[in-house]
Amino acid sequence: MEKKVVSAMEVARLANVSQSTVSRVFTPGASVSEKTRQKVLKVAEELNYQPNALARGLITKKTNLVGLAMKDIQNPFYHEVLGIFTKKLRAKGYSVLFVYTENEEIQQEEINHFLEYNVEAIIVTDALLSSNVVKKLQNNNIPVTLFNRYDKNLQCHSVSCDNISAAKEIAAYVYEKNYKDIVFITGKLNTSTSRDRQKGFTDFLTSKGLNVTTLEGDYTYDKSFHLTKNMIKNGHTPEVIFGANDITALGALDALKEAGISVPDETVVIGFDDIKMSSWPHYALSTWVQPIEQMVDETIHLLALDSDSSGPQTVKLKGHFIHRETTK
Amino acid sequence: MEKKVVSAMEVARLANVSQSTVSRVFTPGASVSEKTRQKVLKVAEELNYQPNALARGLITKKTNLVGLAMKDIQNPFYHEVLGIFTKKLRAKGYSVLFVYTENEEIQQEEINHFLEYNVEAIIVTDALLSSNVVKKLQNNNIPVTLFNRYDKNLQCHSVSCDNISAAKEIAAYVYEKNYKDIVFITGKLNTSTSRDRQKGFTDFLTSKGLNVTTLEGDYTYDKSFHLTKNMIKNGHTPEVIFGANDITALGALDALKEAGISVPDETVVIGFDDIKMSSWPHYALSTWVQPIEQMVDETIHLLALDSDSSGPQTVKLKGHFIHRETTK
DNA sequence: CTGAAAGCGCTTACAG
DNA sequence: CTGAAAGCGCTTACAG
Repeated sequence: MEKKVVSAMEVARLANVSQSTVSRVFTPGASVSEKTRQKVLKVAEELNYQPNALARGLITKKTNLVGLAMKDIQNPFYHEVLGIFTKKLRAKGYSVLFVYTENEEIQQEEINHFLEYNVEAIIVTDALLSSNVVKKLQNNNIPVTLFNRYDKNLQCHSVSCDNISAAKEIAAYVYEKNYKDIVFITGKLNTSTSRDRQKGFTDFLTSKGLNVTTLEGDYTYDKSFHLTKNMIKNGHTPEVIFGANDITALGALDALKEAGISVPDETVVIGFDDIKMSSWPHYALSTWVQPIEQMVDETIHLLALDSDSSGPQTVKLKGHFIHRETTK
Repeated sequence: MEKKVVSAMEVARLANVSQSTVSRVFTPGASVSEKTRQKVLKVAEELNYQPNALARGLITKKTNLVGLAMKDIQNPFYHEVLGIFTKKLRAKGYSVLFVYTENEEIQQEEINHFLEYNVEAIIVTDALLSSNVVKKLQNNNIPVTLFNRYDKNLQCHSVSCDNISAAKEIAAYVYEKNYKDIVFITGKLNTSTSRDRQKGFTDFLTSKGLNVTTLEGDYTYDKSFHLTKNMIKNGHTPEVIFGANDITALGALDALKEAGISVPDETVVIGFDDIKMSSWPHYALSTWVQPIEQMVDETIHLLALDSDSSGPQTVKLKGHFIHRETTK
């Protein structure tokens, strides 16, 4: 059983036109008479003809392929992101070449597939990139956008929530409510998201003369759960726990509940992301809503814009606080 | 800024060999003297040369591309599946072209991208395929595997857990514990997974003279939550709730807890999938563990085997019951 | 072991 | 509006 792929040549033969004409019918904007077009389309339909994207990409240098690399398969936030990206990219005629990495830093060899297929752009949502890799991509003139993080040392675009000001706004709420015993649970320390949320939150509160106890988490539920459990066992039940992301806040929330502490009466809990689960009745987590759709739009926009090569751009979007049942 | 892609020709020039030789160096198994190989590799390295997968695919008809189509972005189970697939496929030299669909049934146009890029195989994890689409794929000789579902009317491979026997085993446990008031919450009715789990569970229990109350869910947390909540409100608190998947069971579990019903003392809750969240301390859900890794391995195996075209195969794997804290 | 040449399935000037 | 021809970057018989 050979793979029988119909080529434009065969369509041309049956439609009594040249192969060039068939090609034109499938090239938006090319000039073909309506009559010819219909004739070709009819034959193509019968033969189930489909232009070969590889051949097309080879000659046009436009592959309509975008590489998407993602790390944290655990955090539901990124699944939503993936879904939205593929949907919106497809709407623009792009297909996504997906890479999932377990490494903290995306490796050269993982990016190689992207290069081999001449992807037109690369989106990195949750992993780190070494500057070597970025440099290589730049040599190949492939625009890279970091999604939901940034790295000053890297020459690439970046789209994220304005984590500092968001965290400040959350801090302002905490301050206004007159809470004194405040805990922040970090995410992975090497992520800009965790650092910025910590900074925005702590700086504001410190400037008001308040002290923030920081616990080092790692963006997992388990870590946060145990951190909180231990804290309570050691006799410390804070008035506020702000988690660097929702998963973190959820871990804290469950630890609190397990210890019989009433939320939000004794302790208020706040997250960041607004993943689907946070709106589940059991959790009803108050959190910062990241404007995912907008972030995705911006990313795609940036990637297309690259032609005017105005240098790496950093876009920060706002989002908003949503109060559910873990705050008052 | 032009995209400067180094071609084998340039490498050949600098290495003083023919372009064919450069090609051979990058073709596993081709005969090149070690000396030549080194020389070429050195130049290639300097120039950052990378064979163009499009050109290669065009001529060899081997694209090393696999299409993966997925629907339910909500169920964490499929994210794990996605992660494992990309990892294992990559290990075999394949890249994955990802499509996320919101349609109940995958549409022709969504599959078209797969065809245009000549993917070597297609994996469908959570969506339906019309027989038209499958037929078209068969015409193009592209093997399709349904992951975690099957469809008798479709001529394609399928890999899933043996849902019937798994559900039977769960039923046997329920029977053995002497529970009488038993509820099953379905998933989407048009999925084989939900139907089979229902069948295995109900048939066994019925054969023992027991009655199973069936509630129609849709594989979402919300639906299951409200279904359970209403049931309780209407005065019915069963001894057992078996959800067609974990998300379903989790929704029921939270509704139970919210109503102050003690789990597992008053009601036992069982799920199916063993998603990460089910092991979270708050839930500690007893559930059926799907052997994901094995299922993925089988799928990849099937896809490669297709050459011997022994017709569509249906593989069913076992998995096992894990008792956590929602059963006794 | 190596090179010259044909060809994969397209697009796109170039003529007409 | 349409066709003949060149060429994208590879692989692979075919000779030597």
